[in-house]
Order: sequence, then C-alpha cells, then structure tokens
Amino acid sequence: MIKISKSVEYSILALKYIADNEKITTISSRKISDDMNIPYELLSKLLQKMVREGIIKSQQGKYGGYSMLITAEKLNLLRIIDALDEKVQLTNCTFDKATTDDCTRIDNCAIRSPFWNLQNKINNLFESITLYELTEEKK
Amino acid sequence: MIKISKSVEYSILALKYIADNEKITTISSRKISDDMNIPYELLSKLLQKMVREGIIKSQQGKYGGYSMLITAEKLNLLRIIDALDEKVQLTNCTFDKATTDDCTRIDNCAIRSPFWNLQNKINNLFESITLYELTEEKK
DNA sequence: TTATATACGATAATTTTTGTCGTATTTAGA
DNA sequence: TCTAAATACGACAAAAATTATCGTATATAA
Repeated sequence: MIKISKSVEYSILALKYIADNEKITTISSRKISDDMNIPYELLSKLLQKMVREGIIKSQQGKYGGYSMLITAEKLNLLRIIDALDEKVQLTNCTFDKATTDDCTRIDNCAIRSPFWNLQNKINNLFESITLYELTEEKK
Repeated sequence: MIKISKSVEYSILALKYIADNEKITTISSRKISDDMNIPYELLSKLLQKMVREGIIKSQQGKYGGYSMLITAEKLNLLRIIDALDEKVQLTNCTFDKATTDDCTRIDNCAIRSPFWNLQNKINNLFESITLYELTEEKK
C-alpha cells in the first residue's frame, strides 16, 4: 500500500484549520484536536515541528495558540512532508549516498536509477500542490 | 516515508530477471533468489501471485520454472502492484465506498477529494511506466 | 497566582511489512 | 516406478514503522 502517514494527514487538516480561522481567533491545538478529532499530544508535536520549520508561529500562555507564517497559496505539500522529517523515498537505495549497507545489490542494480527518476516525478508532483489546492470548501 | 514495498521491489527484480533470461533457460525461483539475494519463500509467493494474474506462467516439476506471458514493454507498474493486491491509497478514505468506519471526518472532509485527485495522478504515473522502462542495462 | 497554553523526551501500543516453516503437489528423467 | 527438483499455499513468527500516550517543564495573560 502506497500511502501518506497520519502525521501528514493530520498536519494538513490542522494547517488548513489554522489558515481558515486565524483571523477570527488564535487557534490552540486543543481546539483543533477537539474539532477535527485528532489525538491531542500527537497533534501538538506535529505543530511544534511546523513551528521549527517556520511554517507557523506559536504563542505560549493563556489565549495563546498558532498562526500561519506562510499563506496556504504558497505552502506546498513537499514542504509539509519535509517539516515532519518524512520524505518520498521509494526504495532503500534511492538517495544520494546509499552504500551496500542499504542494499546488497546496489553496485550492480538495474532498477535504482529508474526508481530514482520516478521518485523525482512524485516529488515534483508534491511540490506543485499547495495547501490551498489540497483542501476544498466544505459544502 | 512514502515508499514502495519490498514485495513490489522484489517482483520487479524477478520479472526483469525472467524477461532477460527466459530465452536461454527456464527460470526457477531458487535461481532468482540466489542471484538477486531475495528471500526464497517470499519470492515464491510473489511469483505465484504473478502467475494467478496472468503476468507469467509456471511449469511445475523438475526443470520447471517461470516464463513471461506479457512482454516487458507492455507490462506496467500499476499492473504489478495490482497483482500483489497492493494499491496506491493515500489516505484511509480515498476509495469508492468509504464510510465513517474508515474515518470519522468523512461526511464533512476538506481534504478527501484533493487527495483522491493526487492519488489518481500517481496511479496514472505508475500506469505509464513499463517494466522495460523500470530497468536499465547493467554496466 | 492561577488557568491555559506550548515544548518535548521517553515509552507504549498497534499496525504493517517482511520473513519463515511445514506440507502438498507436479513432473522429468534415470 | 522412484527420486530429485520444482511450484503451490496456508499458517505463523519476527521485525520495523507508525501511531498514540504519559509525564514534566516552561510561558503568559488576566
């Protein structure tokens, strides 16, 4: 099964929530967790990673919470995945400095370079999609 | 991490091996396993699935083995993934008959349809790549 | 000073993936 | 007809990755 992680899914839902509501009020992770039905502690960690990567900013203390640093129109999916320290890596060896520790076949492998190309295409696809495009208005 | 499974990787390596060598001799899973360093029992099961899906044919008994039913030029990646009962399904709900059992947010979800579109693009990408293109000549 | 936030390391639970075992069946050739 | 070498396949075990939780520290508005 080729899928995205819950971490990516939750992050997008939360970022969308912040982008949609930050002008009305500051958004706490408790509120997002309750409204979107996402485990609170897990969500908090994801948002902390988004803060570290400069995607959102946080305000501690009472009435604190999160707000966007990058607009939904400018934030792409690859950057979100990257902020979570995840990546598109189709096989064990499709990264720059792979050695025989990563795969015994590496020095004479027929499929490494084709999968690397495919991986680049998926990365480009992810980079071309913004948070804005990743969500639609609720009916 | 967005990746393909070892099952997909092993299947492609094995199919490539069969396609390249079937004219010289019949190819047993033991031979592929030894040459490509793939666990024997696991590989055998993968090839049995390929047989069931009409991608290769098998010959039991002494001097038996596998041979291609579809040429490398005509066999695409999506079909191989499908033969393994795997699929591209980016989230829990991006399939036809998903219900609230699959995700509590489903009836009012901002990201389901965008991820479904993205999933279709990846499926199209996989369908456009053949086994022939997925491998390169060894140097 | 208190209530309500974020920050974050450690660990537990769950799920998925990968690998193994055991047994049955098939078939070519000596 | 017997044996060796092959596929077929269900059940299970092990390992890895993902997801969820716990505990404690720190920040800040009122």
